Amino acid sequence: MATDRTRTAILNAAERLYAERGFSDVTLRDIVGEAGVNLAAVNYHFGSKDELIAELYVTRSIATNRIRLAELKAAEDAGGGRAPIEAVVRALVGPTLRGCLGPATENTTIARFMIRASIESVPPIRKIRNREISHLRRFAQAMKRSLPDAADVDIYWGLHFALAMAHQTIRDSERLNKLSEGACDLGDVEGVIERVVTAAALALTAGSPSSYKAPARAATARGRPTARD
Amino acid sequence: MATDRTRTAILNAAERLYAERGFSDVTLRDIVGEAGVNLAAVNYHFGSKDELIAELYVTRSIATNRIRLAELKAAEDAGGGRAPIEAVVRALVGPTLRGCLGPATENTTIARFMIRASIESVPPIRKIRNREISHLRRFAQAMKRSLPDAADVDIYWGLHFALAMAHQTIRDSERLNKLSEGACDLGDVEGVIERVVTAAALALTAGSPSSYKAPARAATARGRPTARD
DNA sequence: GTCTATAGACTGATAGAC
DNA sequence: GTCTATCAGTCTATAGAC
Repeated sequence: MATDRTRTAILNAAERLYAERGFSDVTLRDIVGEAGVNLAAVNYHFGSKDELIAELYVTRSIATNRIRLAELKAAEDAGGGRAPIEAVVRALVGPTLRGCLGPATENTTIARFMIRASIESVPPIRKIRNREISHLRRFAQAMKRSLPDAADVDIYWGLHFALAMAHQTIRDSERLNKLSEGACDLGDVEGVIERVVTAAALALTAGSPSSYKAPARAATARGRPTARD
Repeated sequence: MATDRTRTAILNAAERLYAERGFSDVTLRDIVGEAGVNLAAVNYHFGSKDELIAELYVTRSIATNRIRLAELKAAEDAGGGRAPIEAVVRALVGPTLRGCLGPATENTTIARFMIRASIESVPPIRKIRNREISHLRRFAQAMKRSLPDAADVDIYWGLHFALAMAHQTIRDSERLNKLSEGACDLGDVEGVIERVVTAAALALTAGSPSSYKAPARAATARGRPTARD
């Protein structure tokens, strides 16, 4: 239908521009200019700029989470309900990294938009983002199944660090590229994923300061970080 | 002087508001309202909004880098020109984390502003940020001295991951807190620093791509074959 | 140096013809 | 559903009185 064509044209243009330049720097006029539709069409179809952003975020968030959980389930089923920690981390960061660092398909736009959304706290997204917590909690539980002896707090920190490395790699790939003068190959997506997975898995298995000998010359005393459960 | 009081009042108010809400969401009217000065004073003292941001960024950037390099030098001097990798990472991420996660002094504002600046690419900061590369390169070189056998590419990735974990911890401490239901104590600044340092040091020493195809488990080998490939 | 007042340009949103 | 035209509000920046 012609009605849907305008709607999806707006969504596509908005997602691409938002991914590139951020929410506050992209006006509705930029979007309708890119989509080749009329300015009033945005408010007719979505009501407001914020509702347009929210619709984009919800759609993409659900899709990404579905892929993550499918990968997680496949890994756990293959291991009889208990996947290697590397596989759990891979299911968490793989879909996002794969979407963002790959060839410039539409996928790169999607993941970049999601990163942008996680940074710029637009009101409509703030509310939705709380739902993301329960999604991440499922990965925390899977990690606990993978590492039954790990303390909860170490699991949470490991999950946090895994996402941190993945997101920063997407967000600031340019700096890494300049710093390494091209030595860090960001085009090798699977290689990047394995680097993040390896680093996060190391942090999860051996990275708790409680199970790590304190640095010889630690100037400040650490508090006791681990309270089992 | 009265002339300096207006100027610094603007700088303080601007830094605090920018740190809290980002550049594009804070107007000059917000700033002068907070500072208790007149709107025209901003343009009189700084010329434009962008130049105000740039002045803030340059000042804080220089100060942070100075602290980082002082810590690095102290660590390398103590080790005869070669510091443990943990000390190098600690000099890199410690000052920023310490400034951001500590008690709500003026320091938290400073570091939060810098994180904000590294995210939102305002034109004046984009140019200055390239200078940051050469600063980071000094840390890459120090890491190479600490780990002479490591490949350059692994050094760059490790440095990148260290900054990623530190920045994300500052930026998204709220999510980590909610996810862990308060188990992850972000008030224990030195504890957080050690977690980041430990995880980054592990990635730097054991996270090389040699473990890409055949993941070499660290001390905590759990005799479980990888379910992947 | 500090103020008032305002210019000039943009924004998101809407009313009403078709 | 799509368009034109326009509103009311916001912004940065500046001119000119004091």
